[in-house]
Amino acid sequence: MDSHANRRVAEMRESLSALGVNVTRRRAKTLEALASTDSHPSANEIHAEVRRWYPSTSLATIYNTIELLKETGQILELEFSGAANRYDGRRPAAHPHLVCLDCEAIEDMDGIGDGDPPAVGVGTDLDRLSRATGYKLVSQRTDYYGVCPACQSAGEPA
Amino acid sequence: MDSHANRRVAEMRESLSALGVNVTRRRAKTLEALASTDSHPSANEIHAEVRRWYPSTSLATIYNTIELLKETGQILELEFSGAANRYDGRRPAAHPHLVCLDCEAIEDMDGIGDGDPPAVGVGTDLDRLSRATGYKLVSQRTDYYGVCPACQSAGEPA
DNA sequence: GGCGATTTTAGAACGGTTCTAATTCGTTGA
DNA sequence: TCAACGAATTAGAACCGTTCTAAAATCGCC
Repeated sequence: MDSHANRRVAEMRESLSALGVNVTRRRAKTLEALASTDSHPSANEIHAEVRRWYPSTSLATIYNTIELLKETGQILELEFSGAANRYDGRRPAAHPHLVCLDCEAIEDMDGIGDGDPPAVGVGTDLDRLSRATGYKLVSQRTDYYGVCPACQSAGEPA
Repeated sequence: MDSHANRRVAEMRESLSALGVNVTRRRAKTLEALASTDSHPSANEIHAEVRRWYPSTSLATIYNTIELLKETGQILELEFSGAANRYDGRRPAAHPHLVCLDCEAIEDMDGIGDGDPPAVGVGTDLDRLSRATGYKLVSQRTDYYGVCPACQSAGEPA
């Protein structure tokens, strides 16, 4: 685990404790799985990872922990209707994502594109837009859909 | 139907014909239902509307027509995992939406907020970001989540 | 009107998520 | 060490929106 992952695990642990729940071993592994990858895993993928250590772990436990993390704003959930939801535990604040329509890879897009494209998620932006729209805005989502470089290469004629 | 709705129905009709499929009466009613509301209806809501005219219409027919419209880029689909997908047939190009977390209302956000917030969807932006990211980007999504003015009033203490 | 192709229907199947009831685990205090 | 209580976990059922399937109805064309 890199240092950012360690920091995130600590933050998530604290937030769970603040909720008054125990950070059990399964939950701890779930936090680690979330903090130590940039792949934006699905609940199933997290489940598979936690099972490597605690093979009897059920999928319900993963969803349970995810729910607790959502309550404390410690995880970002990217919803899809035709495919499993994906989770970002490394950067819980809203930020733009690149989604590959072929292989379903998801990566962070921040920083790319000279800062001009929507990089919202900062409180002040939501505040300003809340005033402008009359909504009490609490979160935001920006995705870009396309074909990732790897799939473009793979799709080329031989 | 306002004039924009009429124009959209004509455009959708043409795109279906270009696909080589027939614009049956059920399909025509589906297009009308999509073109004549800003409420971003779900498949179920469109189904209910079409049923007012053709009561035997099945939900599969609605999904079938939606699929055809998606193929031609004549409809915008907003995916949700915990709730039904919502559709925008009036403005098929990507544009930001406001989503009420209480009543699930969805409205267009364009124009609000002095043009600064992400109002992508224009080809050139996707082109520029494609170059910057290496992805071949084809579409985009921006949502803002919060509580709409009506729900804020309803939620206030009496 | 009849014929082949397209569309539609009803309901089953599917997949991800949530729920439920029973079991296990952890902690605390005798 | 053990009993007892609450919290966490499990396995599987339930749920719900969407997709699929096979049969029936409809459409356009001659």
